[in-house]
Amino acid sequence: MNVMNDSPRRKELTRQAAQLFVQEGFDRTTVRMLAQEMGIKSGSLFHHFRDKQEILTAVIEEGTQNALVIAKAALEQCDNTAESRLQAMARAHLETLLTDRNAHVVALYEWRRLDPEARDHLSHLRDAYEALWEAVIDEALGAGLIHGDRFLVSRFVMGALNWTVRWYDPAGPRSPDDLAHELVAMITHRPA
Amino acid sequence: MNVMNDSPRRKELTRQAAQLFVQEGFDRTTVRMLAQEMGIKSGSLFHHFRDKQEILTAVIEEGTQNALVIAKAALEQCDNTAESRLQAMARAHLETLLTDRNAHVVALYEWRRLDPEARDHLSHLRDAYEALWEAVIDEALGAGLIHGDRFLVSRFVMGALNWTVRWYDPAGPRSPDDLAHELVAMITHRPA
DNA sequence: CGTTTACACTAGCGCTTGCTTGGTTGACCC
DNA sequence: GGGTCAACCAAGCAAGCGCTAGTGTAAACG
Repeated sequence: MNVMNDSPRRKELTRQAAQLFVQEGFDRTTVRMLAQEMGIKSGSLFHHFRDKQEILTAVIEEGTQNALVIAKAALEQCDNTAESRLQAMARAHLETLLTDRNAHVVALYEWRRLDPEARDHLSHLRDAYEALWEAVIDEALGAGLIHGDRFLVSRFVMGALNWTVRWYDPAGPRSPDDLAHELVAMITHRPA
Repeated sequence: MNVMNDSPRRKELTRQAAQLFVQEGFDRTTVRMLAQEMGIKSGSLFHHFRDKQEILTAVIEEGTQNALVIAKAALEQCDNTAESRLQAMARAHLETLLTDRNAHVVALYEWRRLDPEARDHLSHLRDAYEALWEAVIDEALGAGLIHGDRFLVSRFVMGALNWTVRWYDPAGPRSPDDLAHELVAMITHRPA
């Protein structure tokens, strides 16, 4: 009936779906709601996506891929010191949350709604992103910038950062750069 | 039709509901699934709870209230130094996650499914719990144990701790006490 | 020109959902 | 031993769900 390409039309529909998934949650978002948001009828939706699950997969894939690209770019541009790289990763993470918020909230909250195949496929992407973090944290440990268990420290840092979607207000006085500074200062124990 | 008491029967049913909510998510858990898990028929369920929403409220209320009690007890029992109190709170938080895991996972993941009235009621409970944390972090800041912005530090710490439900394996080699030590060491920059 | 392709539509099927209704059971009470 | 009451059940309703089938249409292609 349809194709699974990545046309610009499909990208736009995916973006709109992400918005609804954040507002309502995946399960409560009906195909009729999605269709209305997209300005088409519910039946037409299945020309672009095989089923509702595939929309969720598309949203999360898009968001994770962007995060990976942005993080890699940030690492390439920054100074080659452990502290700069740590800071660059933290800032990139927060900026991603700012510009691509919907997709990331969906990835965090609705991961469990993915069917096993999609989860398997996407977990490779996520692992690649987390591998970047672990490398940077390894450098920071090696440079004596931070101390402790490699596994635990990276989990704690990821937790602190991911939790920001719950409370961070982009319209507030704090910039992603501020937050990144403060976080790095906290774990390296140097003045912000 | 029924009452909204807190009978032991209702407590037990609430505990079983929490289990299912964790496995399937709130929206995907049907009243028929809940009833089967409880060993009754779906209609009988509405003798104990007004509607499905009220079950969710009961689960989250129970879990948050327990966390509050445990945290208060931990603070009363520990030494009166800033570091001990910080450690005690972290350990209490993780132990709660261990013993009462289901209810807390539900509180973290399904908070948005609450209707506005229930959310309003429960947010007071949660605020009371977070106030404990902020007080302890204030002490640590005052004692020079940690540095930085009061608001940001407490959010970062809460994030790191709450994120543990995603990866922490109670059957693994690390105890809640280990994790609490490691976290406090990370932010106070002292050897674990 | 006729054919194909992309995208949208209308209509509705088969099923599940949360919840209601009206009635039964058995333990306890004066 | 009649009355009370919490606890449960069988049956089913109205609404909503994901998804399909078949069709229309306008642009692109050979």
